Amino acid sequence: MISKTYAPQEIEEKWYQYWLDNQFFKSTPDDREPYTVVIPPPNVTGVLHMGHMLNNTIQDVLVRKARMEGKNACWVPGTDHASIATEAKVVAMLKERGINKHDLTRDEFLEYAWEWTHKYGGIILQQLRKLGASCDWDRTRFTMEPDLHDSVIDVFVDLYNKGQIYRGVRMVNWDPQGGTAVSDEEVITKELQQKLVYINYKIAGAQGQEADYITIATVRPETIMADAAIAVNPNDERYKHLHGRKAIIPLINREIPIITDEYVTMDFGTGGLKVTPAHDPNDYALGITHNLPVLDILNDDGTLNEKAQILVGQDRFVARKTIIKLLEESGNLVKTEEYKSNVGTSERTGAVIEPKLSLQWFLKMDELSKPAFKNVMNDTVQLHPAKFKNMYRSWMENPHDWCISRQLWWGQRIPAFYMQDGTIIVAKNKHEALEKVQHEKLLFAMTEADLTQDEDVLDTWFSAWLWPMSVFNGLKEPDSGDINYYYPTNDLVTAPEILFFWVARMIIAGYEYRGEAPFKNVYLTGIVRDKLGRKMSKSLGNSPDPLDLIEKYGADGVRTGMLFSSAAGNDLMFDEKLVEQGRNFSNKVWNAFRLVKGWTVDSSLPRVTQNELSIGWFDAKLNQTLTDVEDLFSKFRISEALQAIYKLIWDDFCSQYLELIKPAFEQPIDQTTFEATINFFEKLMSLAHPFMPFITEEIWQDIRERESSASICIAPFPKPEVVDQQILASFEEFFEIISNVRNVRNTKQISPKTALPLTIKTTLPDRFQPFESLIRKMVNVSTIAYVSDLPDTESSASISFLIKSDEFFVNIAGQIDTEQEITNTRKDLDYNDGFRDSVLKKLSNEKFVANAKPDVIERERQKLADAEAKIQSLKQRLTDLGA
RNA sequence: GGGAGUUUAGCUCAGCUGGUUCAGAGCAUCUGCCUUACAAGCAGAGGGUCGGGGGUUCGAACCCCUCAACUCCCA
Repeated sequence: MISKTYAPQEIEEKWYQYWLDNQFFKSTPDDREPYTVVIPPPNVTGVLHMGHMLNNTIQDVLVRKARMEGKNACWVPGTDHASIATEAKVVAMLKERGINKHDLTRDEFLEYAWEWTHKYGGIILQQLRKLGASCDWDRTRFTMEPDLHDSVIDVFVDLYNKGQIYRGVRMVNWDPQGGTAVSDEEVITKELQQKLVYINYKIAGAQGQEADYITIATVRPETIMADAAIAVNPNDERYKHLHGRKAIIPLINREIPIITDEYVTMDFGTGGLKVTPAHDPNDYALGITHNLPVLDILNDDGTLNEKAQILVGQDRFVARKTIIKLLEESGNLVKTEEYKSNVGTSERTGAVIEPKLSLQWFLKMDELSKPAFKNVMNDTVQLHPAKFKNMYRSWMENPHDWCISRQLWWGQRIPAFYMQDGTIIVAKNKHEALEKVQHEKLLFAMTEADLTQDEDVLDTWFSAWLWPMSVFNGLKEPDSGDINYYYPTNDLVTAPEILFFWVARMIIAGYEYRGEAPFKNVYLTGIVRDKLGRKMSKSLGNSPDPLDLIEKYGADGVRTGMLFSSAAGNDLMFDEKLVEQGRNFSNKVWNAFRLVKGWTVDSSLPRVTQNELSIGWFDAKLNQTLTDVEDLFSKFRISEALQAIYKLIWDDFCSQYLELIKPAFEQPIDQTTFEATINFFEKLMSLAHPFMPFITEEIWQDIRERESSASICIAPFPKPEVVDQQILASFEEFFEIISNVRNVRNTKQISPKTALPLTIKTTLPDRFQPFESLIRKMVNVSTIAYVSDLPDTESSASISFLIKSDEFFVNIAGQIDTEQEITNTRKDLDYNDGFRDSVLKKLSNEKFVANAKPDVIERERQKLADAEAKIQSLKQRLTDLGA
């Protein structure tokens, strides 16, 4: 006995293990066409969230389809070492054990980091299996494993030797909590309520009558000790008398010049701007223009250093409060105002970003990025949806140099070695650095002990940008079989948020090292949000646990549910209702299977003509959908492809086809119909398999005898054949009859058990005769009669409906409300009159006839003819009803 | 301040180059059904002057202008 509802839990684990045991996901180069996808490596710190679910479901759909199409499908999984996030986790873990990071040596710390990685790093990949992901797990890579690590180092050395990497002072986004620089992309701007503080600076050497002070407004009073000047707009009348004078910083009494610059906004604050080059990017730029000194008063952890002279050791935010008090006491504080402004915070630690001057490593982007820019704009690499090309352009037209150093330990340590005099030697390792020194500088007395390696590691993206090459060892062995076979990969599925700092950079690296983009298509998914449109996040607690969802609704249900409403590039408003719909779909498929499975075949039964008609129709419908699905896939409209399949299975196959051919209760079915139905079912399962891998495998295995180690995973994906348009049109008309008769029954509240007589007024009874038994089966009619003219009495005892120019009468004698019928018919007539008139107006418009395409005009003529026939029938109907 | 995107049924979204039966789907709602595959279901129904205004066109949800609201990116 097959269960009445589909129970995914029992089935999913069994088939996933079966797939693994039979190595269906394993790929090695052969003479087939490759289809390659590299996973966007999730952070080792990550656990599966809804975004991963969506992203990986789409990848799996693409990969499974390609595999069924006979391509050598290879989906490479792996994880990313995520230096900042992981280091933060490890530091936290150490803290719990009572260990302070700074008490450890670098090597000791790294041991803990590896311990953490080995313990938690693989979790997310295990979770992907529950989703059904058909990755080649033997190829699992990690950005810190030796081969990938070495590739990163090699690339650094190579780019340095090519003159693309330099070391320079830059204003960077400093995360005082993480103790590292973060990229612009990792800074989240937040609007914060702040205090705008008005401070009086005494004018040096002020004479009797003139104002003794200049007032400036700032949100960062704690940085006044780092001021290098006060700037005013040269056109500002209020301050013209101060040009060339000097002001005195309160509390520390240091003199600074008053300078003029058009940059200063006259109507913001007081029009006076304190210039602090070390602690603000705009001020830094001003400082360069005006040749101002740079005075950095902050330590890396955000506390004030001795250069501040006062408040040394205090945290910047504590100092901000303290200094307001001090200024008040000294009489320099004018007032404070509430003020909202945007403040950058670190994506990883949440700390307020401190603009900071520091010595960092940079990669020049102008030359390197050119091919990547051009080849996206000319569609060599296609973005789906294409609207993201705009965003890509705005970023790539003027790329900033990439700050690639991070002040962390977890990651690839920068292979730069300093001699005692500060000379930089870049080499793969200390040994090679020493050789280089000895050979190039002829300093043969040098030893490794005389070289110190740079303390910093490389930005995680500096390893991620090599991912499509490094997973195939494409940088270490550029001529190996793997990289030559799999590269360039086909499709990349990722989020638009990382279009710039990952996707663009992979394309850059691809052109630099392989002369070719790393993929042909980039499918950009949306962000998964909750019902209220908020991004799902752990802190909000608004994200369901994907594994719970899988447990509750089945992996197939979750997969289809997520895809129902997720057009490419659009955010997905997640609602558990979607997943429920997916679960219901699984159940529908399951029950169709139960029905078919329950039939007994009687091979002695003759072929049934009416069934052959239905088979012909469904065959046409199937082929039409296959054509549509191919087209949708080619445009990466994955969600629409799923919807087309959903409708084909639910509406066309279950609601129509199965009802049409279903034998009466406990009656056997003939061989021909059974065979055709099993064939259809098999094709439908193959068609749905990329979306719902588990249930389709279960049914596919059971619907026919299978050889051991056969699988739907490697069964052929159905290909569209010629569509019989004629039969589709006839059935459309047939379904319209069915639906109209049912509607009559419904509106008149007539029991389905009451058989109703149907009369068809038509000049072509032949069109309907073949469908008679099908009509009877679908709507319980007692008789079907054809007339060329219907007696008034019978007409007035019937409800009628029109399909094209044929009129159908359902006799429900005794239950007819003549008045109501007349009102309805009049309404119908009025509408058709109006419709005819509008069509007539169009056709009598010379410009329309002259400009519109012939087929458009032909359609209008047809509409006119249909409307006129309808009007004729409706008028007759009114007469019959005695109106 | 600069740029981009969005605005279509109660909700979430389709609607690809302007032209089929006068705008589609799913969910939700309403009506009637436990009809022996499925109530996680079946059969039906209602619901939108396509954000507002203007324009181009024989014809606009779709093209142009303008206004508004929301979202995102950059400064």
